[in-house]
Amino acid sequence: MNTSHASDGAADELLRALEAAGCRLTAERRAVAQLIASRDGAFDSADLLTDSRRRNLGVARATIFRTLDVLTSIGAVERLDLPSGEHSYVRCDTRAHHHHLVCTRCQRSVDLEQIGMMPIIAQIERETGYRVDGHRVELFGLCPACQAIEAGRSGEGAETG
Amino acid sequence: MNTSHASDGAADELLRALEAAGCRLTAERRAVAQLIASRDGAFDSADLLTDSRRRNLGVARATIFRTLDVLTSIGAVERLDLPSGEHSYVRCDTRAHHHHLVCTRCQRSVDLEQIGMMPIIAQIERETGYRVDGHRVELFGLCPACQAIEAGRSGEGAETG
DNA sequence: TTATATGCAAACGCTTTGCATCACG
DNA sequence: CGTGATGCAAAGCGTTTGCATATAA
Repeated sequence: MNTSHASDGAADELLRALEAAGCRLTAERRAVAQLIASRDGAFDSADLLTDSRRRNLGVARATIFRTLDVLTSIGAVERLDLPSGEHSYVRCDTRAHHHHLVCTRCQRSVDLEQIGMMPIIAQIERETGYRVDGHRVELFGLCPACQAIEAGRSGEGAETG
Repeated sequence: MNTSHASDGAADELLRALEAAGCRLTAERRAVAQLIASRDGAFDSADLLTDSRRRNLGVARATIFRTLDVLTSIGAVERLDLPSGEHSYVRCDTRAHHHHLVCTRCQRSVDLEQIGMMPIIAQIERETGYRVDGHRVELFGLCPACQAIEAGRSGEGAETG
C-alpha cells in the first residue's frame, strides 16, 4: 500500500501555500514539497537532503534550508525541539494555532488544536502576575502502531511508514 | 540593593546538587554556580562566558559547557528553547517535574509546578490513541516589572535585575 | 525580460573533544 | 596520591551566505 496519494495531497498543499505567499514554484521546491509530504512525521534537514540524494532529485543543501525557512515563515511547517535536543520540522495540517504530538519511535506526528491551555494560562497569569503572550507545548509518546510493536507483537499491520 | 544573599543561596543549592551527584567542587564550578545564581532568569553559555571574563573569574569556555552539561543532567538547570530559536538555560528551583515561564524582555523566569496538564494529556491520549510519555511546556510573556516598563512608566521599582 | 531562486563552497556560530596539566578529596 | 576536572586550541556539526548562473512568470 503506497502513500503517494496522500503525499500528493500534502505536497500540493505545501505548494499552494508557497504560491499564496508569492513564491515561485520551482522544480526544487516541488521536490522538497514532495519529500516533506512523503514523510508523515517529524524530520530534519539532513533527512531531506538524504532523501533528495537517494531519489536523485539533486536539491542542494542550501535550497533545502531555504525552502524550510520559507515554509516555516508561512506556517506550513513548524520547527520543534525533540527531547534529545535536536530540532526537527513537522508539516502543519492547519495554519491555526496548534501543537504537536510526536511519536518518539517513528516520528509520526499529529496536529493538536484546541487542547484547552487557556484556563491553565489564565490561572498562571493570576498566580505569577506575568502576562503570558505565547506558549509552546510539545508532546512525545508512542503512536498506536509503535505501541503495538513495542509490546512485542511486531506484526499486525503496525508498520510505521 | 544587592542580590548576593539570594544568589548565595541559589549557588549553594547548585553546589549541593553537584556534590550529591558525586562531582568535585572545584573553584571553577563554584564560580559558574555563582554566575548562574546571580542571574534569576534564562541565560545562555555566552552570557556565562562574558560574565566570567568580566569578573575575571577566568573560567574557560569548555568548562562552562561541561558544567552546564552536568547541571542539566542532574536537573539543577534545564535547557529550553526560546521563541527566537536560540536555546538557553534556566536554573530549576525544584527537582520535580515542572515547566518554565520566561519573561521575553528581561529573561526572568519562574518555575511552574502542577499546572494541570494531566487531564489535557489524558484527553489527547483518548483522541489520538497515542500513549503520551513526555511533554514540554514553555510559556513566554512579560513579568510584572517589564509590563510596567512597557506600559511607558519605566520607573517605580521595576528594575529587572 | 527581470526579479527570484539555485548551486557551490566557503564562512559561520555554537558546541565538543584530545591531550597535557592541575588539584580536589 | 590518584582520579576527575581544567585549559587551550583545534575539530565538528548544522546552518547560513556571497556570488555567479539559471529560470519562473
